[in-house]
Amino acid sequence: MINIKLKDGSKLEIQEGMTILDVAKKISEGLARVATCGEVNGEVKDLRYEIKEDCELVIDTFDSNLNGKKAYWHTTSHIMAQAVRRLFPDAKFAIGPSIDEGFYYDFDVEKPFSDEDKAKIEEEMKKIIKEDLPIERFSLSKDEALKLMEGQPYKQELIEELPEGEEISFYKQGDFTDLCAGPHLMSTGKIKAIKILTSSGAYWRGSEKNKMLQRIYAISFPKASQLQEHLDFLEEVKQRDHRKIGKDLEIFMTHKLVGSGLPMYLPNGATIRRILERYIQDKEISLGYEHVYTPSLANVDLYKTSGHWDHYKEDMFPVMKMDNEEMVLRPMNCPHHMLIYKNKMHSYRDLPIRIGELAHDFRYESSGSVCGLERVRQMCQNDAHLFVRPDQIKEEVGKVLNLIVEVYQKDFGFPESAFQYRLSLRDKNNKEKYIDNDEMWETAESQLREILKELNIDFYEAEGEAAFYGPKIDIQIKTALNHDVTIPTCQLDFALPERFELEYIGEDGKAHRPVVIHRAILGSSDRFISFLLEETKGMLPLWIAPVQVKILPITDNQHQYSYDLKEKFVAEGIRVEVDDRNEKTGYKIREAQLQKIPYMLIVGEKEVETNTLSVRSREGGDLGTRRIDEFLEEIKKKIENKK
RNA sequence: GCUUUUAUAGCUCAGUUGGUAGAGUGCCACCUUGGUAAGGUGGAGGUCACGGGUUCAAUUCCCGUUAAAAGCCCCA
Repeated sequence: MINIKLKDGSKLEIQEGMTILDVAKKISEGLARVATCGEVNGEVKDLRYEIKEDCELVIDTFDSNLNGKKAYWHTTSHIMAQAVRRLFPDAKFAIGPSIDEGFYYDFDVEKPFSDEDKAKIEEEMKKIIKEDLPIERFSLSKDEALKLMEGQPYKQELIEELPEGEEISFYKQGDFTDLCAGPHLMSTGKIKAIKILTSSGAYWRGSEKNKMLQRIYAISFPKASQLQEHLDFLEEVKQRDHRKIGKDLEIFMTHKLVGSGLPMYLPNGATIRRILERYIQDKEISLGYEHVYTPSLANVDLYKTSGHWDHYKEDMFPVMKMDNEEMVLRPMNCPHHMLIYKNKMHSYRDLPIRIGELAHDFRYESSGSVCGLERVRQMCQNDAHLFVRPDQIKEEVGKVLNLIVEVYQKDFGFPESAFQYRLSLRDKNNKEKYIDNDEMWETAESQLREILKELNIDFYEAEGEAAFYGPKIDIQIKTALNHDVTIPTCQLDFALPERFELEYIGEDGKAHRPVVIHRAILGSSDRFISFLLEETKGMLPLWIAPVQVKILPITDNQHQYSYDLKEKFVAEGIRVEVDDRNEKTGYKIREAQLQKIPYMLIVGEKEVETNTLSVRSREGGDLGTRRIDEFLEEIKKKIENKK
């Protein structure tokens, strides 16, 4: 049963079995306001859920803020805080919100939590659950609240920042009271299966200038089986980590002698990269792009001219001083492409001009954020700069978005759920991070928004995610490690054309300033491959698989037949290997299967006699006997169709 | 960069309360010539990441460096 007390004091009782959506329909006004305003400003005064053990926990059909999971996890976070209070009486409490999967709580304690500490906390939490303490809500004035939180500097800091005159809510369970906006369950006994997952340091209020607190991540469920399912899921996700797949399938390696964030592509990985890079360049050529090569090393003045130096020099590799020159490894390619544009005079008729390059860039990513192929210190960007007239912005951005859809959805067939479109805006409260030109920002941001809407693309907006020179449309994915990263991006830039004084001659015979669109479709080859590995779990699509076909002779009587076959396939451009080792067929199949090779061709006496093949696929097992030509045509067609 | 943790054979990992190490797998050889996910026997692989310190003695304890993992910060 769900109890909802409205501001006027009346109570609304909801029948068991109703979803939160039903509830929302019933009193949609009130609930909707709670969803956006929290409990204080909305009409709904106090929203608390009671979740029956056998009740469906997921109620995210309506709004994540009204999610039953969140109330459940948030309640568990208070239980964790209470357990920490009991075991570590000197601990100072920061915040303990629910997150997408579970919750965390930040504590200021003498020493980081050890594994034993965490086990003890978990035990204590179970005790608190058993005590089934009722959870009470009450409100105080600011002064009273500050007094109650005596000795809790973080809580007091939070209270100080609340608007004057507002009543401040607390939740109390037994001997523990916490500043909290709710909502919560009715009592601690409603929580069933709990698990502390990890702990680590986290800065107070997310700023490295502040003290580092100790954060404990945990999760809870109404049923032990749900907890087990979740733990199994986490384990499964680990198996999908591109670093593991990359090692297992011999795609890339790293070596400490080379350095952190500097992966080396093994032959399999190099094949994947070559195919991807040729693919995207061919695609670009068909769309009117022109490719260039520019150096990875440049005079530091180039970046002073572009403005990158002021904004990002800490993230660049340090300057190399030569006789009279100061050189840097480039962190991006925009300045080079600006100069290429400037190399000659352009007519308005020439635009758009699309300059592309598979370019190596170097960024001094902090050691803690380097990660496999996902975050590296040298990467290969699938970069391009489109020089357009202001009246061409919409069409060109539209074309870029269409290209993204064609690549990701049509050719690769990634599910739409794999990525999200993000309109990345500047942070209006932190303007010094961005080029100073309010009008430009307003125009550019609304133009991008319009294009997204016109193309009917679902997107969300994120302030503070823009580039310093302009807003972007980023395509965000969630990695196996739950990192939120950008792969394709499309950025509007009114600033660099100004900086480099780019011009074209308009119909009126006068000089005009073009607009630049920065875009990357694969993002970087490196990050794209990490995504591809995780998304496919290593089952690379046939057209990309480093080895597409493996021929497995049963005995050495079939070796010559196998070599002849190989030649035939190679002549057709198929990547093929013969496993002529002295091993049994089952063994060879197992190995090819673990390498996730799309097709295994088993050839024994029977096949040699009839001039055929016995085909096995990594997904479907034995596909039966085929004629050679027939099979060749079949896979050639599949490669052509991609996906 | 910060907090914590970790580093033993090509890979996955045991182990040593301080006396220089082991399994599985892979690799090599031999036997086995086999039909859709692991045939048998034997062998070769390790200054226990690197540099210091403590100690009669360090792979083990301490400090530092490098690299990796989780989270935080950052991400043009």
